[in-house]
Amino acid sequence: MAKEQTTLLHIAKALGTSIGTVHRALHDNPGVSPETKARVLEMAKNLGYRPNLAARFLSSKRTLRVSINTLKGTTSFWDEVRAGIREEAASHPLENVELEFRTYPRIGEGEVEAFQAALSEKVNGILVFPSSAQALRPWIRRAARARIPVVCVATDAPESSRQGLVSIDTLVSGSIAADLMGRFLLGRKGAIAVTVSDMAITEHAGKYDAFESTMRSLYPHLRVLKPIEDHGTEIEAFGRFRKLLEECRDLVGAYVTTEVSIPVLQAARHAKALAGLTIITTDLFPDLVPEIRSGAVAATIYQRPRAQGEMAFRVLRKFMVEGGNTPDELALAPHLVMRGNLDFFLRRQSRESIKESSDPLPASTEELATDFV
Amino acid sequence: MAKEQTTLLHIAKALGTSIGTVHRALHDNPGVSPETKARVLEMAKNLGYRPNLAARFLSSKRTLRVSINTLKGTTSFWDEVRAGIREEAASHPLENVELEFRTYPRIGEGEVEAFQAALSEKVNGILVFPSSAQALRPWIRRAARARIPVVCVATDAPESSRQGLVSIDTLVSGSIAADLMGRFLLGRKGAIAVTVSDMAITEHAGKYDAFESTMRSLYPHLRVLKPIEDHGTEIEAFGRFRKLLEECRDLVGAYVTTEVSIPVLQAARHAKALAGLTIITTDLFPDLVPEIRSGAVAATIYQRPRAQGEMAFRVLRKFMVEGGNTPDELALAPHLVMRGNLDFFLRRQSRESIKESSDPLPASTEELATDFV
DNA sequence: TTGAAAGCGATACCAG
DNA sequence: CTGGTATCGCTTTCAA
Repeated sequence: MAKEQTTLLHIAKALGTSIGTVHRALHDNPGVSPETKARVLEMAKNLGYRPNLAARFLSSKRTLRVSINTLKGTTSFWDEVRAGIREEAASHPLENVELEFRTYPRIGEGEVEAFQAALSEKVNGILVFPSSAQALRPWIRRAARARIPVVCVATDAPESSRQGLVSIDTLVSGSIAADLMGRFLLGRKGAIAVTVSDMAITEHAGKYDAFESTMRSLYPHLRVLKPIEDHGTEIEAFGRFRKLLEECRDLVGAYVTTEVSIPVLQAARHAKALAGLTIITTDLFPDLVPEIRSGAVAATIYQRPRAQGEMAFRVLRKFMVEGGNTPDELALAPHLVMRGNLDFFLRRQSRESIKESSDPLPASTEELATDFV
Repeated sequence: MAKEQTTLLHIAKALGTSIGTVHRALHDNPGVSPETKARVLEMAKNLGYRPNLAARFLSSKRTLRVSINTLKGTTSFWDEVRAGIREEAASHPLENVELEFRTYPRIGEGEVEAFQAALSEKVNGILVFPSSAQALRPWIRRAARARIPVVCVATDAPESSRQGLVSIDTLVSGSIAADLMGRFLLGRKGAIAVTVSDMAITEHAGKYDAFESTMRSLYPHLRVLKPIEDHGTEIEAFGRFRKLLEECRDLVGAYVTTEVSIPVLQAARHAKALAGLTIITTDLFPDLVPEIRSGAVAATIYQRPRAQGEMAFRVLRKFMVEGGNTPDELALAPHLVMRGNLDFFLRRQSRESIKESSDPLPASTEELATDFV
């Protein structure tokens, strides 16, 4: 019943060689003739060899070092992501994991340096928020060549040969925002504004497209305006939205796809247009809480940073431990936060930060933090 | 830097005894004098002994047998839960896990027998949907006395000394339903119906209360009617809702807290009242899909059966592997499914069932299935 | 380039 | 009741 596990010894005996050779062959360590190596690999496949991880961890002195390259947490988003990573890393008491946090202050600033640093430190894996995928691409490729798995969090780095991606499904975000907007505005006509950071960013373009197309097919009496690009700055967000409010007299709603929603609210308030607007935002941070509670923001799409961190580390661990080379992409569904369930999410966030501070790190998890720029 | 792990040998040497004795003492196996046992436990605590799980799994022949006692999957809900359990069980390639599925056809029918069977088979852990907690309580207590961890899924068994609980936060479900309902019905007045299975079930009462109180505080112009109890039968659901439609002329919405939503829709359709109603349902199953797509159902609250299964197994594993005795309760946030994001969830469900069927079970996971009644 | 052997830390079985 | 020891499958080092 219980299928016998194939071990190194089995392979060795079947081949009339030694367990040491088999081991070297399977790990393409130096010192194996190409032919024996081929024979070993062949036989291993035939016998369906699966390494016994318990034995591996037990005998191996090796510790897995992973670099976590993210934005410095101005908002709580990246703090939550990192918390999720820590938690997941600590949850497997088996392997020795060493976490190295490298942060950069702004989009496109210092991230290449941080990535280079991780590479030159020869870490075993990298979790990265590729804020400007373009610049990072050659370096991710280099990591791939060095067989260092790279997993992107929150945003993809397309065509970069990164091994994994964990993000919120942009299609879902955009579509649910549209469907909610349509329902909330039942019976009304008018224009809807959408703000993004930059349409060059895949995620934002994806959300806009999903929003626009869902709106068009389900609620054709509402028209979606061209996207407002704020390039991640509050000034631009404020200015452009204010201008829009002046120009467009029949604006009835706004969907903010990024976390830069406060300036939009301010502009609307300033123009005394807030009451007539249905606003759907993204993410959840302290300044947004009173806006949700007061009803100024009808709903916010919570991108579950903690879950993203957890899943990203899981995916990376799989690559580091089991090897494998087929890329793994994971799209999470966002949560919807409204007045009704706001407290649940706030409670959860605070509970988890309490847990974290009172829980000493397990002995096997070492940490290191570096800021870039 | 790297803290030296304390091993059995350390403890043994410090006490001038042998590793065998230490081992027996720590596992309160027979054959240790009370005093040496006390000394060992003391020393283990002082040295901060943490068992090395890799070594344990490697040397131990033991396989963890867990019984999964759930409703037979008439709907897809329990199939998804079981799939999540399987997946999570297989994801740790380290330990040998044996899954025993015991199912019962209806609420309160055969579940005690199934639980007894699990107990008499001396499984190492039990995952259970306590459909009638009352009847199960003494048996769960008995399991606790035998040190067999029991984790409840989807519904709690209060006061039963169960070790863990994984469920959807009922407060969130009820509140978000209320907030959505209020927004969807913006500006309208009238009555809202809520159907539950039975107010004696904690979960359902919780959802009703959360719905009612959120509605009262945020949208006081809408009045929530007394709950309709369908006792899980379609006939009752249909009959009672139909009656309500006749009696209550200003009904504008309905919130179905259980998966028995189709009869409600039928009744409304039959009375030609569907168009005037905003309906929010629970769960996601094939018959509901066209209703969501057509807009008859404005939104459904998806209780993430797969995630519940995964988390439940995780919690149970923790108890089985690490011991521990402080109960662990986990409340998940539900997902909101509307026309806009429906396809995402359907795709995900089907993708996962495909993955499952094409992926042969790993050698270490044996299965067994028994129906009760 | 290969073989042999010493651990890793716990479990499980001996013999005393 | 207690001490000793073979064993699990792999990594790693040392000899050949």
